[in-house]
Amino acid sequence: MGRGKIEIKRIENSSNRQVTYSKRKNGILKKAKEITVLCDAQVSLIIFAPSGKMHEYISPSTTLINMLDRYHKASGKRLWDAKHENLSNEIDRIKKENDSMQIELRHLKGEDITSLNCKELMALEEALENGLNGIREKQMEVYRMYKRNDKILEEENRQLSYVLQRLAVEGVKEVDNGFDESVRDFVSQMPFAFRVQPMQPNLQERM
Amino acid sequence: MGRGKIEIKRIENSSNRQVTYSKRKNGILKKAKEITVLCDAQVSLIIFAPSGKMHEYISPSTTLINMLDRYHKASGKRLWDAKHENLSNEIDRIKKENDSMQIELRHLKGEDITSLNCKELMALEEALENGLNGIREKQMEVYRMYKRNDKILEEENRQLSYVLQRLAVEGVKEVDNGFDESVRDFVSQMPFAFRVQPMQPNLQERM
DNA sequence: ATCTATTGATAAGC
DNA sequence: TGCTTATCAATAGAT
Repeated sequence: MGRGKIEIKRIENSSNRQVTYSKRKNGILKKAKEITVLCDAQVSLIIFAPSGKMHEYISPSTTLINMLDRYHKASGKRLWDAKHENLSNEIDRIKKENDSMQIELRHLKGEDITSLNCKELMALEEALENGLNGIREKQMEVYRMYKRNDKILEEENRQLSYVLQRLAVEGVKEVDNGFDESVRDFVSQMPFAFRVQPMQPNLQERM
Repeated sequence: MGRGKIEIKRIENSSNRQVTYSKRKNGILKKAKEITVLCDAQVSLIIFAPSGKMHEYISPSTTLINMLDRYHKASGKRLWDAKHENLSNEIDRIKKENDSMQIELRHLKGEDITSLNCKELMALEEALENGLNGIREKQMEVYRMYKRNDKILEEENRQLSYVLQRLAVEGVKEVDNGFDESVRDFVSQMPFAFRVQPMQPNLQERM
């Protein structure tokens, strides 16, 4: 396609070769862009001139890495070293694990169970009941702990109130025994309810 | 370059697109070979059709690996490392997903719940109850289906038995009406229980 | 780079 | 897919 036909063999004249390279390089890049757009294709094109200068075209819908990845899968050629292969394998493995867990989770939440048979449903039910039992036991434990704690705190409060109440009544005369004024101030500012309770020192025995 | 000029935009007609892809793909591959020979260039060309089918050309004087090596020297882009990093990141991401699902699964099974607070426990309990409800509903559905089926089958059986029993009693005289001997044979071999039931034709109304 | 005669690529049709 | 052909596009060689 030019003023004369040319044979497809190395162009010996160096400057002609350069010129032809430049023209054809542009042509091929243009073709790559065109097929990308016209046909939804994905192209990766890398050209090195003998001079070492590089030109490239990668379809905008992808990346070179992506292309090479797909190349790897499509051709089976090992572009990546063993390490990469290992990583890929691990990804596959984990993804599978992931998928099966996802399914299990959905089943436990009562989703996607249409396909399950009777036996599987019963196994699921049992697993859920076990889980529920575990949870409720734990909740009971927490509840009992709070209750126990409550009792202890309540009792401590009563004892403190009792002591402070006595201090409020008698302590004024015993300031020298080591209680300073701040104690009296504190007692005098205590909520009324605390002060008027008829304290019974061994109350906890009845709870 | 053809019977008519075309715009460089996606060819909407799918089969035209396919044909054009095939032709232009050949064209590009040819150009790549030509520039390789004419100008001593080195070309790596990878094309993916939308169908996923791959075509490639690598100048015979080099390899894809070599090209990619030169590519990251020339472009400064670190393909290997980027690839490696991408894989590692993906592994990390998936592993995290994995871990959290694992934890969720264990929680649903009532394991490792010591660290949960009250609110979390209640949420878990609710999730489990929902799951259990879903499962039980499904089981009830299966159960009802079996039951319904049972009734129908049972009723059919009774009606069959009734008809056959009548045949056994009266049919012998009516062989000419179209019932052949095999019917009588069948009736005479029927389990005793079937034959002696006091049939009530409209039994299903009571079930 | 630019120009253009010429070859090459390919769109449309089968 | 493969072939044909009218047309458009690329480009060899010259400037």
